[in-house]
Amino acid sequence: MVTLKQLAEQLNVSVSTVSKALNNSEEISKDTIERVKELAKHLNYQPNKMALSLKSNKTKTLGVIIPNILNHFFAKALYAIEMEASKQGYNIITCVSNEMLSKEENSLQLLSNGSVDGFIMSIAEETQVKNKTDHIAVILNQGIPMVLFDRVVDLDCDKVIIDDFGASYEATKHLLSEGRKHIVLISEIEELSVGKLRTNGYLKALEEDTTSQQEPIVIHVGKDDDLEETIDNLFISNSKVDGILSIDNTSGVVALHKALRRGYKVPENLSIIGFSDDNVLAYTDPKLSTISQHTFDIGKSSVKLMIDRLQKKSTTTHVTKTIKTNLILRGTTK
Amino acid sequence: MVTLKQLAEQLNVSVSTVSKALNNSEEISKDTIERVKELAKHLNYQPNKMALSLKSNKTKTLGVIIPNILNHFFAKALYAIEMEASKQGYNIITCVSNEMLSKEENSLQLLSNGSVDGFIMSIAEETQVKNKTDHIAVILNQGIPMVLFDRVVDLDCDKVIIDDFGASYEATKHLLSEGRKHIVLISEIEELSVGKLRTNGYLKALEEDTTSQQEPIVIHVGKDDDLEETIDNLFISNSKVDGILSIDNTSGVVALHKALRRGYKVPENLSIIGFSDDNVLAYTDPKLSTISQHTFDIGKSSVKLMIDRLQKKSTTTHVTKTIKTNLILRGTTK
DNA sequence: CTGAAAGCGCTAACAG
DNA sequence: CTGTTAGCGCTTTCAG
Repeated sequence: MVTLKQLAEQLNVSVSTVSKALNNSEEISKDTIERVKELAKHLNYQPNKMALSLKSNKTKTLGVIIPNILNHFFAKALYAIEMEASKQGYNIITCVSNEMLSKEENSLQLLSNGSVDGFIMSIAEETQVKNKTDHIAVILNQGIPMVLFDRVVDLDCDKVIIDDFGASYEATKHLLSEGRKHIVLISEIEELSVGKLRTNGYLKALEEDTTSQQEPIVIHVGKDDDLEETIDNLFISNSKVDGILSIDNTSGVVALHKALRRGYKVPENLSIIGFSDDNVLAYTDPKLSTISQHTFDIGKSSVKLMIDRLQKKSTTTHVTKTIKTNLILRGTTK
Repeated sequence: MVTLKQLAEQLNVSVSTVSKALNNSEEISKDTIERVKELAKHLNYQPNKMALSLKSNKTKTLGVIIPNILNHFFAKALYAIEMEASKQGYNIITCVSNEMLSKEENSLQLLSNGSVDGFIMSIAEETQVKNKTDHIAVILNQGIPMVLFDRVVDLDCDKVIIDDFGASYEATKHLLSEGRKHIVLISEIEELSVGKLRTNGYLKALEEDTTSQQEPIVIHVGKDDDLEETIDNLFISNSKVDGILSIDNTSGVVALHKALRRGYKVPENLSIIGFSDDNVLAYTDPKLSTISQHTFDIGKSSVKLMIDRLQKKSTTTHVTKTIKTNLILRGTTK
């Protein structure tokens, strides 16, 4: 890398003159500015990032910590974050916690050494199950800003979430409006706060439904359970099921396949609604109806919140932004 | 952040003593080392990353540039890269080129200011179509190491690839061994070097097959084409098709759905082989047979190659590592 | 055993 | 208008 010093030597001026010239300082003569810039361009000079960061105490870099990059939701959120950050002149350092508290703690710890200006994070399942927040509080106490998205924690910081309760409440209402009498909820994420909220939305909708008077049926698929087997068992033990609300990313697809294989007519005799953004799930036939989370907006908003915070545009009080969801009716609902 | 200076002041010793103590220098007395370390731990001292980088001219950070993070292959590769890098004490800065040359140039340019020690990259489609390599050559000329994976370019640097030709050659051979007489190749990636190689493997296998004497049928799905429509048309215009080799990530799934919908018996009357790692495609029924790329190994090897290079373990000559592929027969082949 | 000083590349008072 | 100096946080000679 070519440095200011090298430019200065070649031009027979001082380093500070070169620096000022490149920054269009009023103090420097037009002529000198010209000469300096020309040589800088010619030698492809670029200010050393580390030196700038050390001096300014700003890295223009955000730390992003996500639980699982193979989950399409997080991949898309990461995509949105990268896009918006780069648009605003920020880089992102990505860490994957793999749903583990220890990795999350570690990443936070390692990046809080001046590597990043702030964190954008969605917390690991283990963290949520154990309800540990100390490692996050430590960061906050150091004055490093943090935006939590999707899976949040009860701490005072900026957050971006969706209305999980409302989303599945509405979806369940829709199934009820189709006249479904045996609506089952399938969840692989009952351990997560978002999972509980979504389940509650379903329960509430059924509870409020005075006409069908159906009992809620919640199928909770644990880490060690086989998803396909569990769903098969559902159809066996509960053949009258005529509505399925899947509140995670993937179980809706599996339920659809299993139902079709068992001869259910979808959506004539059975409606299925999945939860997630669309892409991956677009490859079913018929196309899965879903609750869209607008993942792209979630990521984008997280970055905006962070950068506002960094630029002190927003003042002291922390914000929780709720992104609207959408019930998208495609082929698996009437 | 707490600094060496602060520790030094509190302990009434010099900054250099503190620095040496923390680095277990022989020069410092056991006693002092003890005291220093204790306070350091107590105040949660962490060496400032930027200062270290500036001093050492090493960032312990890798720049990763991928074309599209929503493509499962790249998501998984990124996952593997992050995992291996973090294991080796490196962070990664991720940039998404979105298949655009300009974004790729930009990311390379921006990160080559001392932000990263090296690049791991898979080149954008546009870059490959236009066959532009100048921006990459510039980086290489600056002495910044680069590992290209999957989609590579004809430049002298380390590379990690798979045997694309061989993989689809073998897959086609398998279809032939099943006695398939009308094997079609579907490709969404004919613009890419890997796509061409895979197509050639298919062509070669058919050419060598003296018994069935079939004409190759290559369905090239372009950016503006509708995948589902194209596949539907295939079945209409070519109802005798009894074997499909999909050489991209997704078209195999769509082909399977469309075929089932049209009443083909899979795999009795029609075999389908997809290309990619498994995860996403596991959610079909029957399960799609695929050529597994061992994406995880690709990512991991890329990082290893990079770090070897950075640590000068490997000497001057550049390496091309080829990761083995695997034909995984599941439900869509006999 | 400890400290002073220099320097990584840069910016910004302050002097001239 | 240009240069000198100091300092961001750290490591590393070199003196003491």
